[in-house]
Amino acid sequence: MELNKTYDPKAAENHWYKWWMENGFFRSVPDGREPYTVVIPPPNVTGVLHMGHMLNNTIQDVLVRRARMLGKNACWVPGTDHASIATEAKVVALLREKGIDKRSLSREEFLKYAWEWKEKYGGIILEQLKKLGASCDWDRTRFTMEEELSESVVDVFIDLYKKGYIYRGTRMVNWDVAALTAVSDEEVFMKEGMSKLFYVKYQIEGSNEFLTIATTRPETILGDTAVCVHPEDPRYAHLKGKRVVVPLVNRSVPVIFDEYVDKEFGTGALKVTPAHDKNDYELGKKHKLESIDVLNPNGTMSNAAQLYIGLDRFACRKQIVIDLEAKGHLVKVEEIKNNVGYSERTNVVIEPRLSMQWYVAMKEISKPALENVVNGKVQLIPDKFINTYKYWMEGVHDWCISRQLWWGQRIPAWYDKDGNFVVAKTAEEAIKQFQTVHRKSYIVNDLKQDEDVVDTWFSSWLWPISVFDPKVFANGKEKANADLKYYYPTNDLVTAPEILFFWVARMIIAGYEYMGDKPFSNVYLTGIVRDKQGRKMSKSLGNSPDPLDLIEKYGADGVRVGMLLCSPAGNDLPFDESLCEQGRNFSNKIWNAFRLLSGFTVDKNLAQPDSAKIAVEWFNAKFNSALAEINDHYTKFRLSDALMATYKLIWDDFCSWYLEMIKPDFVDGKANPVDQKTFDATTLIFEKLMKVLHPFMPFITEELYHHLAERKTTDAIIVAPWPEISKADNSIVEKFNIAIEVVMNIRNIRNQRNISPKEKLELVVTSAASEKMFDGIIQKLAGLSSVAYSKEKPESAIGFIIKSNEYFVPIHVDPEEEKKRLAKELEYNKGFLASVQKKLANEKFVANAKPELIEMEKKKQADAESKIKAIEAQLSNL
RNA sequence: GGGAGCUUAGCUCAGCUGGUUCAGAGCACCUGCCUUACAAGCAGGGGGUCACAGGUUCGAACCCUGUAGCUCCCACCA
Repeated sequence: MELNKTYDPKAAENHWYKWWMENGFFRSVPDGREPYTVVIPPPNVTGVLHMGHMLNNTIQDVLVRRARMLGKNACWVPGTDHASIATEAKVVALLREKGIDKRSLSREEFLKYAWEWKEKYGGIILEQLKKLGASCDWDRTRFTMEEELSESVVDVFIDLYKKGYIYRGTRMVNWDVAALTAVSDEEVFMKEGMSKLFYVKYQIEGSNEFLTIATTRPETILGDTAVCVHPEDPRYAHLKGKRVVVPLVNRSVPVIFDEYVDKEFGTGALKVTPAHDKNDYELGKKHKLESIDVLNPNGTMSNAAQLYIGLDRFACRKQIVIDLEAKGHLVKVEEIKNNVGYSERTNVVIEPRLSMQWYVAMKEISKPALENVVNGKVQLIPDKFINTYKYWMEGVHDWCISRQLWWGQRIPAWYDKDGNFVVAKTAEEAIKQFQTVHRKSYIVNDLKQDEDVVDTWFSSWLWPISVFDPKVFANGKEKANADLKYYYPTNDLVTAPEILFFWVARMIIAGYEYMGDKPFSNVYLTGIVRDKQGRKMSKSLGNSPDPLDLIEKYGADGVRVGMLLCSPAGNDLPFDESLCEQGRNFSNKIWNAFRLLSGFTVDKNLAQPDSAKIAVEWFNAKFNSALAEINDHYTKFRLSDALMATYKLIWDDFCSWYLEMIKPDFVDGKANPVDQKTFDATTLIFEKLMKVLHPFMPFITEELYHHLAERKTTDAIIVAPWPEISKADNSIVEKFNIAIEVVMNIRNIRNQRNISPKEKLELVVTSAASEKMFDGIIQKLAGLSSVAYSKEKPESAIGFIIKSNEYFVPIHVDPEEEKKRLAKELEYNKGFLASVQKKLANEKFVANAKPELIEMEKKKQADAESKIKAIEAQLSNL
């Protein structure tokens, strides 16, 4: 078999992914085994894979693959989210490109276009996940707007309405003037920026006096219905009972007094526009003010404004300032720093707007979700997020769930001609309800369904339940199907901290409400992928590499390793392509280790040399301790540490040490054969290493697993059992360290003396070494021609003493240098000894410390003493 | 404005119950090697006042207080 020097990942990726699928390794059905379940955070159906998905799904795949190898029934449910606002915006934009205006279409026509778009592009992101190696059970793929899931949304709406959690109310909402819909508080992001603060004077009615207010939004002056000052502000005490005239529209409005006003800000006088500001709205309610809505839903000035009708709010702002100035109302303009809310979806400035919306009352329903995170039943990883979570849940506000869109689940509320409404699944059902309540007959045409759809998160909060059994919300949890019973609660959820409240908290709420149980046990919160300069990767900055390009360049395995190398849970990930390079290099290293192994010729008659026997023993012990460490990292979700431990086990311990030890010598340009025992042991080790590596690098490990032996189709590394920690004698590792130290010392001498690795040296050992068994290995690794034993140190040799053994290499090294080195070492050891002695002499320490600790300290003391003696002896020899 | 967290090597981060297995890892860097698995490699090396100042302790990267800087979350004074 001819193998290239460099590993080419492409062939393996294409072949094995298909092979895994064909053989059903990703599929999962309930059985007697322990389930391990993960539901994917459904990506936006119209989205394309970005680095965030990449990180997220790599982590999930690592967890799922390891669980599968641990013998669990691993089930990873994929799917997509209909993402109402984002998708609708995309479809609207697309239609506009075609010259079609959304407003010219009926709801049905629009939805037809939207579904077309979904069918055409909706699958892309899932196809991209396959390139990454994601081992999802694709037969279970779900979409939040598919029929069954939409029905479950409606069921839940009706149920919550019946329970009194859902209500309809007029509130100040965040209005997106581009999408023409309300958005939730969580969908508004605040941007700090410089704004102009305009000082405008209002004439006091019946006087020539003026009252100056300050505002950043002068266009809302047209909707002013009061001016408010602080009751204890001496400057305005005389205005009690007075009225002022709103400029331009010349409306007379009262001066009101409220402690809400900050005397220090601006002039201490606040204009009140109840229709366009949350706080003003509250003021308006309190003081029973009129509310004048001067804006149309699309952000242009409304008829109620009287002036500038139809003009965009920002254009109006410019114009009104000019006009105010012309009329002498503008006092001055200041630049101030303030925060302005923007829509996360459409990036336009959010307009507070009074409107009738549907809400979920959150206070009661969210109680178990708070409690069970605080008590640790649902664990957040890292747990630093608990505080934020707690804070948010304690102050949770009602959730505005209606959206003025078409793409989504339509609200199951029905109105009659008088504006009465009922909540019902179908029109027929609605009619029945109306007839019972109003005691008259209705026909379908009398009723109109609510035009709005529900917030996307109102469907995705059901995700961990609905992907298994969408009917359970109607049937009740007692009648849950087999899948749901088996897979719920799921185990781990991997997602970004940004959607902790949007989604995670709400899933926990829904979980307790409908299943009486948590939706998942652990929430692994990933960091944000940033570029080298620490900027968030985003499309608009253009600083995000295309993950598929990276896979093309470094292989899926390489990119996976690159992503995981630097991403402890919850930490931002400063992404750098060179990390993928490191991942690719690692693939290549493994590939070449395999090439070495595959090139061995085996001689069955050959006895196993002692050095190889020891090497195998040593590596197995090393493997055991490394595996224990790796397992521990996994249970604590420290994936980058688990990867690093695996990486070092393979690269350092296996390749750099073990393989060098057992590698056959060359004689006359031909490699010596290896004995069967060593070959078999090495093959077995290689196989174990591939297993431990598989969750991180699925493709190359599967590829090599099949190179190592002929396998049946059922024998795949993806389902191979995770290695066990065997009981082995670990004392060899410690003894071996002596040999390693000797080798390093000799290498050092070579380096210092500029002796080529090719030049063979002689080693003379001057004591009856109990670790004689390492001689063969030392000889090999340090490039020695022989190891001899002698009672006397040869004249020409400088030596080093390690533990009880003395090894001398007959090389001349400057004795002065050596003296210095030894002196330093001596000093260090003496310092160490002193500190140990001091500790043991300390009464408090002896009194308080555990007996084991004192034993340990005593052992340290003895070790240090003998080491000092040895160094002193060596020094006197020089 | 309120809250949480962070500050350890050039970079990204580990560091558990306070104790010379604690000052670490990976990458980057420097030196020498195209040696027969691998230059996508091998061997070796340098590099830190653990943010700063106090305190507690026999002993502090670790505990306490203060200061500075950074990050995130919540609120939104127009």
